[in-house]
Amino acid sequence: MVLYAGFVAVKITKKPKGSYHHPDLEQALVDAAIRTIGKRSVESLTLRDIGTQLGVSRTAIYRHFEDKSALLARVALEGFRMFRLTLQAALDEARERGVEPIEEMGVAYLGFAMANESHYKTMFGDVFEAHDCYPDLNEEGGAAFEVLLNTVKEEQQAGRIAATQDPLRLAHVLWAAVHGIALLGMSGRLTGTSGSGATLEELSRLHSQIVLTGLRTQRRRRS
Amino acid sequence: MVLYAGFVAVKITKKPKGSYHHPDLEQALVDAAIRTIGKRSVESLTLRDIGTQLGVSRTAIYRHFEDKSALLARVALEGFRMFRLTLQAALDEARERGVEPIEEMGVAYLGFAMANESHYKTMFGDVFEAHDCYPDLNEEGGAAFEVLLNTVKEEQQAGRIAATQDPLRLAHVLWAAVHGIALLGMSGRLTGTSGSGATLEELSRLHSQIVLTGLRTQRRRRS
DNA sequence: ACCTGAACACCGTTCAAGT
DNA sequence: ACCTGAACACCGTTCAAGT
Repeated sequence: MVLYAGFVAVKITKKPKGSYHHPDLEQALVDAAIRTIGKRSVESLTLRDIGTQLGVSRTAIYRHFEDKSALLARVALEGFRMFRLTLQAALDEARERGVEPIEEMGVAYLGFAMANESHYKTMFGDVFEAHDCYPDLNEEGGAAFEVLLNTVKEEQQAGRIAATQDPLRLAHVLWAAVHGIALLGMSGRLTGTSGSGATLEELSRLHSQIVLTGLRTQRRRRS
Repeated sequence: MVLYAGFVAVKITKKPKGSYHHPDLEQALVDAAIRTIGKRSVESLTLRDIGTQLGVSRTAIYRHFEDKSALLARVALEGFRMFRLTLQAALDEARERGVEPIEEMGVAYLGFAMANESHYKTMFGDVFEAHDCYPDLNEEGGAAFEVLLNTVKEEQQAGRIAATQDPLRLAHVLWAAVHGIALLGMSGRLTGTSGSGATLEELSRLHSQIVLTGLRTQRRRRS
């Protein structure tokens, strides 16, 4: 609805919004930020740089975003959207091929993180921690997480893993493990000279298999 | 040896090194940095600030450290040293009390991380990723990790967990999981409104128990 | 409405100059 | 030897002024 109202507003305006340099400067700013973050890092991204990249003043951004944090929040938002689609695709394919969905989602998670290192760090960085006022960002992040959470619940209901554990806690723990592998992997602490020779994907599969084995063992433990 | 030579040099100097404002400005700079990081964050730490904190010019630091990164590397180094002692103490106590050492080390790991959030982030931040030229930092980090690695090996040799797995891979996976819980926990993604009601310590214990159960199940799996 | 250029208050770092 | 103060090249952000 908001989108439609915006479209009407553009239609009745003589000149399309932002057409002076770009048909949609707002999106161009986000794309340029993502591109720059991908090439370098979040820290090295400057508003001046993306301004000149787009042939625009370095203060033009403030017409579309409140400040730099707001732009980075949008970058993170688009990251979480791609992230959710990636996880969903991995889940669908695992279901189709009849392989372990949780293990495959872990591998897909890791693949996304390693293919978009800086973008991933932006998504999980301290961008929105300072201001906790990006509700749509939390929503998109939650939507991505729910793909995993729902899968855990489905596996429990199908009896393939123990239903004695709280699915939310289980999903949190699985998430944390692959998140940790991704971040330690990015810093080179799991591979190279100090490594075991295993790739990050192999480590992720190893972890999934150990955990799933543990969950299939019905032995009850002290809470 | 280097330390002793430094002491001799001080002794034969009429005026102790750096005594103009501080008996040991170098250590005072590190302490002030750690204190400031603890109160605020790594990003908000400025050389000007710690300079004025110590009643010293903002360029005085360059007499003791090559640049800001070198100071942060020292901060991280001291963090890893404390970290190793914390893990070792947890291990010793677990051995003494006869409880699960890997689970207790995970809890101790998490306790250190959450009690020193910013310092922990400095240790695992991008400080030394840019310059890979802090060999002593990697050494201290490796020493802390080895406490965990050795414990995994000991548990395998004692037959309490499956010896079929590479201990290094196992230790990496255990490390990654608790690292992930710590970082996601710091960003509030595992607790609060979106949380399960479990504390981070409970999540860590849950993970350890699932993994250890999986490792005690001797079933062989495809590599 | 949208964008600009100058200005402001920061930052890390360098360097000639002091004691 | 150790420290300082001015200067340099950055940065995000503000704001009066342009079209």
